[in-house]
Amino acid sequence: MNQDHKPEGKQSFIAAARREQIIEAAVQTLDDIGYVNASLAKIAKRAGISTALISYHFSDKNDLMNHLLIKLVERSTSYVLERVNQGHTPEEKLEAFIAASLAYQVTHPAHQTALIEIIFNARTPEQVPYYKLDADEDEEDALVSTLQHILREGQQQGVFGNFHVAIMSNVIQGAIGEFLLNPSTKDVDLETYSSELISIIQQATKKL
Amino acid sequence: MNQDHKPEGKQSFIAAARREQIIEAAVQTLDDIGYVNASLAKIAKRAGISTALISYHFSDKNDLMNHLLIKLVERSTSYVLERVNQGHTPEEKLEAFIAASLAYQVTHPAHQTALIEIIFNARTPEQVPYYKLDADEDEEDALVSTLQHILREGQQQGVFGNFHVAIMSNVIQGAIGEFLLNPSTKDVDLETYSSELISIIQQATKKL
DNA sequence: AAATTAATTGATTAGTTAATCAAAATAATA
DNA sequence: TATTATTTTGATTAACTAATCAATTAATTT
Repeated sequence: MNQDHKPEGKQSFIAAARREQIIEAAVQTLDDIGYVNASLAKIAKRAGISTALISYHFSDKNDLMNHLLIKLVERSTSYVLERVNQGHTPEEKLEAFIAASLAYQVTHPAHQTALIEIIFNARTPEQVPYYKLDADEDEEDALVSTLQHILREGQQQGVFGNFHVAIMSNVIQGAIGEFLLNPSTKDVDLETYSSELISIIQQATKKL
Repeated sequence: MNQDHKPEGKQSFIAAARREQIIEAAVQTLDDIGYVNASLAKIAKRAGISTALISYHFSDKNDLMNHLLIKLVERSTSYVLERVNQGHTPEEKLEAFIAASLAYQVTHPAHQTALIEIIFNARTPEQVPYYKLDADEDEEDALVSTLQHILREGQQQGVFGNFHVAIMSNVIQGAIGEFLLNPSTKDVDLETYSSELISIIQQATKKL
């Protein structure tokens, strides 16, 4: 899996900046024309550099997309976790999780689109699409495990009911993900969606 | 939008069969290697015909994908609606909707994968991705409107609470969609997921 | 059976793709 | 400054891409 032939540890300042620039251009290109049309030539043109320079800094297109994916996941994860950590009770944390996840989507639409484009298009060398990929044991999704931890904590403290944690987690994540995807809520603004979704989840998680 | 240069009304038996065969080969190809790699040549090879024959029966690749998409949506829709219509009360219909939607995914994984591949890859001539596309007023999603109708009916009969219908609909659809996508529930079997999700949604929709 | 229409193919086209490489430019180091 | 290492480019390559078209085969109609 991790066979980068460009060691990142001791990369020069200029190389780091260039890589950053290429990644940023790739994000914009993905948001603009989608993964299918996002060729190295298009990305290079947007960055104002030659295509060969991308090949110099990234081993191949997949390598570029992987770095891009990691960066985007890191950003949204830290955004959400920062806000979750402000809460003290499971209820507060759960509310913060939902509100922050939705807010990030609205404030960073290009990132979110680029993320979707990669997840639903990129494939491993063995042709397994990313969206079918299990999170590896070691590098599992921080957001998922955080959410599940909140839910379990609430159950142990007796404030949440006796639901199936992984499935409740899916319900919450699904509802968050559907916000920008499902057109049936495209005329519902963020504040309404956020507060109504929180109400629904509060009732669903409540101990009877 | 609807400018097919191959009128479907009076197509011969042989043409209909060939089109059907091409669509089926396309479904398998999408499931197998994904939209990005699913060239006309690959689809033709799987069908055992020449690429030119695809062009003869479909105006272009997009036309093929659109027919494919329509067929897949029709199948899953009729599968779910048949089972929903067995129910008499809003509670029964809602339960049937969830159970049938999940069951279809499990019994028709290749169709579901092909559907995902198209929705997240195909684009209109104006480069708008399908997943960002609003359902047209006339041809809106039958499943979405059915689900919302069930929810509204339950509210009017006083068996459901006072939630936001469009958002509750999103919650339900999101949880259904996450089932095959989210790896955190990959070791939860259909029966468990189905019954647990139904429990969660029953509590969420319940009138307090 | 002859004539006409429909279906199918193989070859070809013009365009794009990711990736490579020698050469040139720039920066860092001695 | 001279030398060496890094960064960047332009040109090139071989593999694919969707789509077209004249020629061929198969089916249908007269």
